[in-house]
Amino acid sequence: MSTQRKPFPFDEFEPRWQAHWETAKTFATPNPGTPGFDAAKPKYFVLDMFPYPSGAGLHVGHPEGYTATDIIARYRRRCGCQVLHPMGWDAFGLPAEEHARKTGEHPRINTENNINNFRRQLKRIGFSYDWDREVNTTDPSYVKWTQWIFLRLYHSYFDEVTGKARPIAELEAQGLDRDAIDARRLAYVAEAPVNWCPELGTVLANEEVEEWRAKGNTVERRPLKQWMLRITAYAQRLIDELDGLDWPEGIKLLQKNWIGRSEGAEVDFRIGQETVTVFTTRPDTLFGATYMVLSPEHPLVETITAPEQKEAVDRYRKACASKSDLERTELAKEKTGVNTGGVAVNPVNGEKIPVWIADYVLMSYGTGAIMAVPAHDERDHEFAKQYGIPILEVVRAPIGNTDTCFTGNGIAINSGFLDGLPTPEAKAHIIAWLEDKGLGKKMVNFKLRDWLFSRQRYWGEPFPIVWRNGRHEAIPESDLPLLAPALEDYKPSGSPEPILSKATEWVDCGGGVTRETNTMPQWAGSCWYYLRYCDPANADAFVGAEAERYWLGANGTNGGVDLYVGGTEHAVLHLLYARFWHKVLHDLGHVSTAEPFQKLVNQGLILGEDGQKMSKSRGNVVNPDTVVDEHGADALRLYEMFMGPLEQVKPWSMKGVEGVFRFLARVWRLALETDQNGEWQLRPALAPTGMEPTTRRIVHQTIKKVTQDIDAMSFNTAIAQMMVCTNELTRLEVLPVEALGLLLQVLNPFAPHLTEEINALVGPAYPGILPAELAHAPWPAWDEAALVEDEVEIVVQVNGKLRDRLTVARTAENAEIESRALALDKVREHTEGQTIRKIILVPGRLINIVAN
RNA sequence: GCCGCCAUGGCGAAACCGGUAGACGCAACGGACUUAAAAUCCGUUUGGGGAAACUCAGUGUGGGUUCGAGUCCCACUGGCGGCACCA
Repeated sequence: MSTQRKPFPFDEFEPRWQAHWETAKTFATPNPGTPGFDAAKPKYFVLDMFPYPSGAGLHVGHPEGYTATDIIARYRRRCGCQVLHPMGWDAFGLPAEEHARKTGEHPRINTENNINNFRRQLKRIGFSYDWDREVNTTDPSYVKWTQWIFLRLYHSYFDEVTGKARPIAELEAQGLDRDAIDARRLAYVAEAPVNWCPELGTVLANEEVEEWRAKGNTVERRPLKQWMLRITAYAQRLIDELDGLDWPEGIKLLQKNWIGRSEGAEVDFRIGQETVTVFTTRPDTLFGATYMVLSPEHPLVETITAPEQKEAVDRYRKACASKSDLERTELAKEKTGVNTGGVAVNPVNGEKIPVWIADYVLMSYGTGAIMAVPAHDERDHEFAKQYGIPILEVVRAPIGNTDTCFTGNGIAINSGFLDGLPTPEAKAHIIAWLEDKGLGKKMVNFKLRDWLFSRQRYWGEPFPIVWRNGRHEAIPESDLPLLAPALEDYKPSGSPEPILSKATEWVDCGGGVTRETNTMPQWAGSCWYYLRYCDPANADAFVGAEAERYWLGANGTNGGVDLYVGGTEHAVLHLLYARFWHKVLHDLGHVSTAEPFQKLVNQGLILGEDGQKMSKSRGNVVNPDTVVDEHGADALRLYEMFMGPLEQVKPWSMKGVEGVFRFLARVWRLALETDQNGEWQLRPALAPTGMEPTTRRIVHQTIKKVTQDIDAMSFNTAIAQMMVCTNELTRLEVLPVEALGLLLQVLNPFAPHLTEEINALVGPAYPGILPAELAHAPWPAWDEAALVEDEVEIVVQVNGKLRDRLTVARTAENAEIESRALALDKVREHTEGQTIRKIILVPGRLINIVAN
């Protein structure tokens, strides 16, 4: 016997309903061609970003998005949709490997423990996932298809003419040699300066560097042979094909900025016998180029350097090479560089200009060389002032400009045949001129770099690749999945050499053939998991064609997942990578649409009670288990949604949980009360009678508001309306079972356990009124006629200020309202001695009398 | 520095397409029930003035459009997020 009686016995009925849903397979979703599938029903695929199962378990931030999608899933099912609502595990990753390294235990063991804990926690919250479709990126049957997709990339190239991926076999048929083919694969090997992190014993992708550096690790540049994915080939499509997607504009913009398209021209400069090509977005300023800068790594630096400058140049290049990226940017407060002594000829006017090297020019962007126009580029301006290089103005700024270095659009001056042209025309004109003379051409560049795809870790997918005579080749698909062998220990080797190279027997395939020892990054598994959910047990394909077409096919939209909910932290990388893979698979005919996610919604971060970001070190992490223990799963779900708009950042409040918990208790007490013995009994106030018009109105208003708010994902206001409705019903002396039933029906997606329990308790006592089980009950429709009120309150304003109110019949004529308003004491008072100029009447809302 | 988002009571927040600012919840205060407390129920709660009816002010700041602005426009300020020598 508990010391304090619970306001309602959630601890008893919540696990019972969860067990029922599991054994009855209430939320299992049939695929086309399997029993129970109904081709007549529309489909709805609602997806959560699957979690990395960390050792810490869930925190209350996880169930925010999950609750939102669960409400949608339960609602859509009841609206007659076939709903795909799955969950799985992004289970490769560093923490499990760190654990393995400390304990010597295979990372799979720790990973599985963590998954079991996550699954237990999620099931306690009553999410309606189809657990038969659970996927795990570390499962051999999943790894198999991740590797299979990698091989599709490996065996493909990007055809510039059609803008699509095509099989490598086509190049072979054209008679291209091996080197030419390898140079075009979507998955290729490159010697690249990589971000080597000694503490982790791995190389990081550019975009991961900051995260790990922030955690106190060091990152240095080292040249290494790496697998790369040619995502840059898709840069334009990754921008263009955002267009039809129902994503937040901010996220689209983030992606576009990340891809960083810029239009300009390439221009050839002669330096002695050599030609150096530069990229510029301002070819119209070509006459203002007073020097040229090459990146220190530029291959022509050696050739063009004058003998007397050689020593200084070499010293500078060496200094740059030893600097990390961080140093190069952080120490960039002051620009540095060295004159090579080389002289370039400006193709437009034959002027001789000095050639410098400076580390503010990056080898990895454009051509690694620029023409410097110090009058109209802030970086060049700063550099020129530093080294006393002439600054020549070639664009006249509009009147009123105060910038010392004007970078906007203006009128060309000091520019020969361009003089007098506005910037856009000058650009077009000079490009045409350059193209005509064969000295340059129009050019588009992207900031996006190819994706560094290999890691030197153990706990990731091994590449399905072997090396023979210094060349890579794919292993047969029949050998997939290729799994890493268990190791004696999981400590990194301390060199960029991958950990898997310690598995000498596994690496050696005999006959001089060795295995690739790099593994894939964690992104690999998360790039396609939404596809696997459609057909998780398929042993013959990563997804069956029919299942893919049904769940992801286009029907009036771009197709793909109907609703994808997750955090903004994945706004760029995960979403960009997944889109890239999806497009490749689409080009090759393996999926039916070009885009994977039709609608995207970002949930806002949940902060700790102190308004700070939740973290172990701050000690402000809230575990959903605690909330479920004390207030139940329904209260947790409801609070997650009641806090505020889904997209918004908002702090947790245990008091707030108590508030919604009290609301749920009120709903419970609509139907039940305790008798002398403290047992729950049906309330005598319940009656199988019809609803009075006022009751009917509030109930139908609630159905309407909740329905529309779920569609708009405005869950907080839906809950507020249900609270209003509950407060109204509480006041009734006789509570019609029908009214209670309708409230339970709309509350059901939010609080599924409580509503099912009350429904099951009340239903049998009043046969024929309530549905047998809410999960299977059709979503109720509201009766618009029940909403109309006979009388409406009209606000009366004088000169826009509220002066009085007027209750009029809904059908009242405008003239009648006007005369009644003008007759009001308050109105007379405020219009006394004035002339009425105008009367504005908004039907059913207000009347504004303008007088002076 | 550039780009994006946000700003409403003591707190989380509502407010359709420009039309009663503050719904709903938290906290606080008052009352009922109780020996008492908890729980529950009822009520008050933007600020100033007033005994009250009422009245003035009020959605980060300053301007504008409009009969009417939290909402639209311009210029600021503050906070959050992203990018950061990308030529």
